[in-house]
Amino acid sequence: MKDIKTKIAKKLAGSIEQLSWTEIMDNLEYPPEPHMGDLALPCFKLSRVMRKSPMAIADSLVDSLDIDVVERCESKSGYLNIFINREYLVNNVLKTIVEKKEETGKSNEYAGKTVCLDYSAPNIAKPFHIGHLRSTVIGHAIRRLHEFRGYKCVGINHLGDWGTQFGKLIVAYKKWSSKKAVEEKGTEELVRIYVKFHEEAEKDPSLNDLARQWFARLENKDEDAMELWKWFKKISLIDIEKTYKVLDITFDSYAGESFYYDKTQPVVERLKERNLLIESDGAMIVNLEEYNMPPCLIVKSDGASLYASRDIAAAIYRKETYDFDKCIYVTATAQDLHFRQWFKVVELMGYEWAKNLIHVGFGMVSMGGAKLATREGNIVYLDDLFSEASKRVLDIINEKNPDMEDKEQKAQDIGVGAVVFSDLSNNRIKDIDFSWEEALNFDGSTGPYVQYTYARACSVLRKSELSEKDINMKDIKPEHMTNDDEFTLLKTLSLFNEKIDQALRDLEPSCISRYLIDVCMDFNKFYNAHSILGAEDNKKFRILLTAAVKYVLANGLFIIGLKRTERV
RNA sequence: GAGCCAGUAGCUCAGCUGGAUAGAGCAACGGACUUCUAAUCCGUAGGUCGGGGGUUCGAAUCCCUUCUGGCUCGCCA
Repeated sequence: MKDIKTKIAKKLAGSIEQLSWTEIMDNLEYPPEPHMGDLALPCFKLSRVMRKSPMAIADSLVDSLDIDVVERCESKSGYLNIFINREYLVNNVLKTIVEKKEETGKSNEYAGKTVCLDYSAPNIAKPFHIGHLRSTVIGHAIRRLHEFRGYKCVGINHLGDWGTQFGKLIVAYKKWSSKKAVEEKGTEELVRIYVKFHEEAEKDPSLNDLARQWFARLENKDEDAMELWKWFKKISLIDIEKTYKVLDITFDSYAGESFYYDKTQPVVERLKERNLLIESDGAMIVNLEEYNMPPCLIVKSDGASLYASRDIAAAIYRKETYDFDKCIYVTATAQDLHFRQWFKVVELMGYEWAKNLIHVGFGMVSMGGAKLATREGNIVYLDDLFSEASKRVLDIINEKNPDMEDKEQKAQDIGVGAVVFSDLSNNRIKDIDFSWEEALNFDGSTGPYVQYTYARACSVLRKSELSEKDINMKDIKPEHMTNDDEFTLLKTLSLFNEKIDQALRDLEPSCISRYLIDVCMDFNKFYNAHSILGAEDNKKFRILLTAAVKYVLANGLFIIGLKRTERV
């Protein structure tokens, strides 16, 4: 639809001297009702500059669009309503999708640009829970969106692999665990002894001192401590990788907190050089009063680095290593102030690229109105959620299609898809109150609905004796589009590129999720009302239309990280 | 106390760079499987867009104010 808008805007610019074609393009909108046309130009704003009534302007423009993309125009109470030429839609939109196939929706607009994306960042030695899922799937979808516009993407998993918890873990391991137990049970055993440590420390606070000592040894690169830390990390990563495999998510770098904790000295030096660092209660801070923010803490009173200084060090490292054009951080909105603070500090340090640091926030996940908290047991582990969802899907498969091949894998693809989709279907800023009932609902606007529709389209194409490859576009005639269901579907398909642009502009994956629902609704309506393989004169057209649906859904599913289910 | 974010149908939400009669899904009710996958489709019902002002030809959308909820505010990340 983008090129259609462009053509219309350029043509209209010839009749409207006061506005450039891009301004006209921005004013073009989609009318609420089909009888109002396919595109519309409201003429109210023009009224002032042209010193004519909106009605008169619309009237005067009615005959100006004598171009191939436009069928006809109507002037209706101040709007210029434009009806798209259906022949053009068939010969261009349909043709483009069918020809681009797997490339549908992709462009090289930003080829040569690099974006770093910091997302997921789980804590080592702790299991993934539903609160960690959002950063992971939102970040991944935003990465795909950039890839679809030609960006080189660097996915960075800033692991939480450093901190006093490792001192605790070492103490706990030495007291209550064994090499054998950890190797056999993995993260589960690490969690068990970590929880036990907290229980015991309640009774015996000296355990905390011991833990601090061990962490200090770790920071001093003590051999024993380092070896255990590396081992815990390795064990833990094995489980984390399993989750990423299920989600089909990969990273280009796992450089996390442990990588940066001792790289903050140059940051401190540079801040000192610029006289930005002041001492306050023994700590070193950057005053941000001038920018209406509380001070940013750079060095603790004991001389250790902090979150902010490590983030700054990491940003500088990434700029030097990847020379990014943008660096995106996907974390909860609760960290908003923190990011605004250290982005400002980077700017004050004189790095002009500070303006390319972007925080993408998302709402928090709660359950039953309460925060997720391991200690209170108010927690849902991702593994449990995935396996429960997969089990429910398997029940449905056994009921409807018991002979399906490879049904455990399919059930997992769809169960996990349901969870991921529901996380991506609302605007990311919204808080989520998790409920099992909602997460395991497979009706309506859900992942399974999209995957089912995709499988349905694939199934039709599979059963057709005419392959889409055997159909020549020259055999497709505009009169083959015989009803509004086909027309509406084709118009919706034509919006894919605009939706990707919009999702990328707003860094908002839900834009794609909702669009996929639109495509599915239009296709299912069409499918239910008209026979595709049983069609007479326009069978070829309907097969190509179905193929186009398949390509758009396939790439849409890919962007939001759902498996493409050819059969369900 | 200050700052940021949110408030739209019973529930979950879309629409927010101002545009035509505010849209979906879930739940409820009534229909459609001898027919390409009924995890689908069609229909019915459901609204003082938190309240109040203002700007405008036009406000769910922008501004002010107020209420409610969430998050954040120096040595966690």
